[in-house]
Amino acid sequence: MSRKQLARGGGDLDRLGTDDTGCVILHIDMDAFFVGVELLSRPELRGRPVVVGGSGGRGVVVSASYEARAYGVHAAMPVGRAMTLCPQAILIPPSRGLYSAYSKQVFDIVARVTDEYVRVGIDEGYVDVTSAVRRLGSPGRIAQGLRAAVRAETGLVASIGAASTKVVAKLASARAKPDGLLVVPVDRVADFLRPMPVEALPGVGQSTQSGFARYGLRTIADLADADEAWVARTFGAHGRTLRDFAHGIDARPLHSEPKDHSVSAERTFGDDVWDADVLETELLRLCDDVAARLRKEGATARGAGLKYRLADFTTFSRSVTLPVPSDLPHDLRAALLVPLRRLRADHRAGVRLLGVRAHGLADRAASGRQASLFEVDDSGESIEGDGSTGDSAAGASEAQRALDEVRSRFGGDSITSASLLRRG
DNA sequence: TCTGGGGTCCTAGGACCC
DNA sequence: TCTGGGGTCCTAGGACCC
Repeated sequence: MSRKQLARGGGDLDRLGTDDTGCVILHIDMDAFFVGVELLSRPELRGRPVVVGGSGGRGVVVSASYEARAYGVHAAMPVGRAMTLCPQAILIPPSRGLYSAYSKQVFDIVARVTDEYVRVGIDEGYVDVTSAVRRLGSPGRIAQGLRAAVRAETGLVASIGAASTKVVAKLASARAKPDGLLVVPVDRVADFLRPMPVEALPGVGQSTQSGFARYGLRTIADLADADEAWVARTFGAHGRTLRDFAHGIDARPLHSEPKDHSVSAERTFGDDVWDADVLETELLRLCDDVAARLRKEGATARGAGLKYRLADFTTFSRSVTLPVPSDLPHDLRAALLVPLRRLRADHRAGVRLLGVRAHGLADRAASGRQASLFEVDDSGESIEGDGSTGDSAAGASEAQRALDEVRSRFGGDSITSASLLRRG
């Protein structure tokens, strides 16, 4: 393959990327993924500024075509602002479900190369090609093959970065975009990284960037050259990791097990909500959503969390440990109703967003099916069958045992979940 | 036309236990 | 009686990522 193909990006970067020995980590990243998928069914929009985003008054840009980006439009920008910057942009509402189907297709192609890969979100991932090199050729060649297969089989465009670590591969794919491949050989890492602004590093957002700027750290070179102990003292563990990144050092394994997996759902209201009934109805809807996904995962949650955002964007979070691990909406709702009412009483303001999270997830089979206290309490509320548990005697006796335990701990035999939570 | 939705990780303080 | 130290759990919030 030619030098040019290996090292798109222009300028002196063309001198990078011929020796791909050791560049076994590929970062594959789809170009304007959501837009790319939409254009498959609307080819007439190709070459025009296209924005995928929420069309409601409070929508944001999810993905923007490169033509739209030329006007300053980028992801996470309010749609209103995007349309001001680029009035001729075509706005497409996101097609739920469609993108994951294409994502699966892309990663099925990756899986033909090796099973040593990890997805990061819907449109990117890392691949360790160590074991594939003998069979398929050098990392650069493999990357080229992947890009060609993705284009031929899905009609979508992927850019790829290849390097010896994840962080450098990721920065390489970013530099290769659009529609490019960039290999950064080990002995060119410093040349590649040092001129970039610090905020190019993954993990440097607005806050870290201004923290660095206070000390004159503006480029990756500045951070790389800063005293290691001073960086650790001043910016903590995160700072230390970022300084390593600045040297191209990345200790993260390809796969990393999440510490505490969680499931959440949230909703931003079209108009700020003042009505308690509306909030409590929405709370139940969100709990239904989260609980349904818990059951689908076969998990129960030990804790539940509430997210509460006011009109001025002030955001509160509250979390509670459930009396008994559960996957049922009414358990989540009962637990979260208490902090919801308290927050509403404490802050007399319109509510912009309400969110529900389940955390402390455990495998239901391992933890035992913990049925809802509501199924046996006297509060007059009934719970709809969720149809997913299918057990009977075992679950019922489990529930009874849990309830007995709770009653023995808190006293009383007509205890309800709500009062239990107030006491607990 | 101000700021989505689904996540992960880290820090820090207090409770509680030994 | 004025007071240690370590470990762990829980909670709130911040920062960041796609």
